[in-house]
Amino acid sequence: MNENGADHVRREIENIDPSAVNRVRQEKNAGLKPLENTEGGVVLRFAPNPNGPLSLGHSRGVVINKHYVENHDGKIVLRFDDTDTVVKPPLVEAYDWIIEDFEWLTGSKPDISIKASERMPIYLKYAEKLLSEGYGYVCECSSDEFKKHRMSMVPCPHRNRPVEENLKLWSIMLNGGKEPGDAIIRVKTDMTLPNPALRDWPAWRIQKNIHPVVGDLYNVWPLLDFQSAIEDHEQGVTHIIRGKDLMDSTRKQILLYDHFGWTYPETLYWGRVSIHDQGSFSTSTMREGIDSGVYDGWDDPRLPTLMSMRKRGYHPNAIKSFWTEMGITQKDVAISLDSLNAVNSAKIDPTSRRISVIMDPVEIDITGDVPEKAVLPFHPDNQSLGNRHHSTKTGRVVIERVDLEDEIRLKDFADISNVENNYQIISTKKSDDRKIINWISADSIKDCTLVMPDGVDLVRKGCVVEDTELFVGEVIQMERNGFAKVMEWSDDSRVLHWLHR
RNA sequence: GCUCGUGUAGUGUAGUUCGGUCCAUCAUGACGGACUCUCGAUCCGUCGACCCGGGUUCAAAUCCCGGCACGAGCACCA
Repeated sequence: MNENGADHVRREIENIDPSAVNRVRQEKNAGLKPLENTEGGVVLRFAPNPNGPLSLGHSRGVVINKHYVENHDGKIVLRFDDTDTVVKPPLVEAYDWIIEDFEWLTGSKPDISIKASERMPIYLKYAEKLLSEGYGYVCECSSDEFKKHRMSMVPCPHRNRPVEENLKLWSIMLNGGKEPGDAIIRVKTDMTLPNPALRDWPAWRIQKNIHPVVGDLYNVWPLLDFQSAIEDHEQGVTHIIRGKDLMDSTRKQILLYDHFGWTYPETLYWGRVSIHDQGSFSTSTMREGIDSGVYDGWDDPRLPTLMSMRKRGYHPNAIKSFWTEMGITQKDVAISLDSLNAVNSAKIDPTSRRISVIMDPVEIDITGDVPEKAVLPFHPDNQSLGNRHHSTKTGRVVIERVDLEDEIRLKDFADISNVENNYQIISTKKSDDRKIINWISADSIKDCTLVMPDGVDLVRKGCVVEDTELFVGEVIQMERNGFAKVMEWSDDSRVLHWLHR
């Protein structure tokens, strides 16, 4: 019975259906898994804090949610979670920035766009409902005091206040009669729950800072778990896709939904993403760096904001396929920027014009039968991009100092050889397999600046470039050297920003 | 401490629900080659992985038990 185990079974199967044992090469399932439970329609949401523009990290949420909305004919809600005016105060300009970032990345505006701060009347209504139905209470413990209760599972002395007293204290809080830290609204769950994070979690706190959108209208503000839970219900959100650090948030919110008799949306999670060759930037650290002058602004090339990436020349579709290929696994991943850059290169290479840029120029004289002009294609595989025309009358060319060898080929122009300290033209046709280098006719060189990050610094390197009509905003490929974006292009100033190899 | 989650090639993934079609997919990377007037593009090839230990079974990446590693939550941040 045991002998020839798998082989035995294989033979048995072969007797029944010979084709069943043929090996079929496995294939990879392409694309994201479709959403489940979509019969009632699909409403998704992306909910950033408007304390700055969107970062590369945020873009995962935009891309994945938008992808599902398109595939399930659903709607996407852009919701500004701006209910904290103290720890992560909203930036008034960020609301528009985020909408622009969203539109740049997805090619369209969100179906619905709301600010939590403007929805306060709704949240307040539910806060009152929570209290009057006995599902919440005003807690006057300090956070340290409550922590002890949470850990020891012993209810705090405020837990059993009568509803009337809770409502009375609530109205005092609403009217500014209490100071931040004096009191908080908690959702009554169960102090003996095994997961400490879920025990009587906080829903509202007192904050009296001016809110950039609604001013000084409110003395109390809901916390994420409450505000988000209510708003998801109000918007009819069907699926939530969030980081797995918010798993306990889901569990807290389900407890609240149970109180109200609602059904919680389907929830999917993804793990953390860190970029290898890039430090971790939180929106608040970026903001500090900008305020203190370390960075030039939110679009500084050293910052991982979408603003910066757009400015540097990333194609939105590269970011899109990068995230959809990664999918929504719960694994924490550390990726290299090279992976993104590889996707971006593939997107931009077919349309990027080739331009010769020389960082460390050295001029050489060519003697012999030098043609009067040179014609080089802007793109080796895409003739529709046209040609570059340069005069070579003087017979002088500029090349990269490191390319200075006795036998070289000036790309698309001529083979030259050093004979007794004198470069002579051997042939205009490619005559052997000597090194091919990029060059510029001395008749048409222009000064140029290449801006690139170097560690934490941003350096401006002088260089020369061929005299060609480029337009600002175009991404070019510097021959043999990688991609760059044209930032300025006039007789006064020619500036390129380094993108990637 | 309590709770939750995750472990597949260098990196990122497919497959794990329902064990055999998996001597494990695809991309990127590295290496080699072809082609090309860029170190670009294109094409071909090679390399390389189921966290560990038991168990169940004819058969385990997949099921069970036990470890280990990493991450997260227990904020009056989101």
